[in-house]
Amino acid sequence: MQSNLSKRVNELLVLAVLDDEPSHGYQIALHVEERTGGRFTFQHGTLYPILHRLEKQGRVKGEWESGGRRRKRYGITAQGRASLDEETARLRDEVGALFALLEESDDAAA
Amino acid sequence: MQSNLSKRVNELLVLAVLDDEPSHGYQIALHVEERTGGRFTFQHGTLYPILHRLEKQGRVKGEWESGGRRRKRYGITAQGRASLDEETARLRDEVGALFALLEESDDAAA
DNA sequence: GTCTCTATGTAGATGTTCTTTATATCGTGT
DNA sequence: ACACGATATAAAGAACATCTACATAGAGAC
Repeated sequence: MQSNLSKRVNELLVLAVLDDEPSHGYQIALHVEERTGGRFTFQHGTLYPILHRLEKQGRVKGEWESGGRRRKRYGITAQGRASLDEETARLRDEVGALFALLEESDDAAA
Repeated sequence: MQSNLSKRVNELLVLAVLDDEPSHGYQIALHVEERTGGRFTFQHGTLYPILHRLEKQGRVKGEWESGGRRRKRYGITAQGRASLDEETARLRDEVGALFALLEESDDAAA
């Protein structure tokens, strides 16, 4: 396959949560798990590299909070929001094509 | 994320094509590309290892054709068909949860 | 004969995720 | 004061899958 579906989905999950409200990395993982009923989860060793990657690409922006606990609050950028919409539409299109094939002449599926 | 979405999708694509009709590896790649409008493709260096993996798991069965060109015809097994149904249902469930999150308060998407 | 298409297979490079380890703060219980 | 669990981030190493490239070879066209 042309490229990593998992990677794209992971990035979309992060962007979608941040589109709803700015959060810390740790919170993002909790939100994703809660809102998908545990179907999608992030190991912290997976999440932080994704955040760093997205930040390098300008799709999210992180700022260290002053005082207290050492933590970084991430927010989505205009560019990130545009890529979220675009990539969501692209994924919807691909998923449609995928299930069209999977469900072709298929009446036994649950 | 718990596991490799791309891997699961790739396996489902192969199984779905073979569920429709037994085919050679080369044909599988062509079928997937045609039926998904080019949205999903297989490099042959990707496809053959997948077929070998599925065969080792008993989800497909390959047989060398006698005479002429050296090629192997793969067919789906009963076990493969069961896993196709099961995994398709699981994926449908996950995709539903994913888009529920992605489309939450989203009216700008295409 | 040579070229292209069909057809399969393997090895190495690349990239991503997962696991583990390290660091550090905060709140709570004792 | 101290231990402990939850919060919070990060980097290093292992594991795994895909992609690229190489290797091989028959069939049909020219």
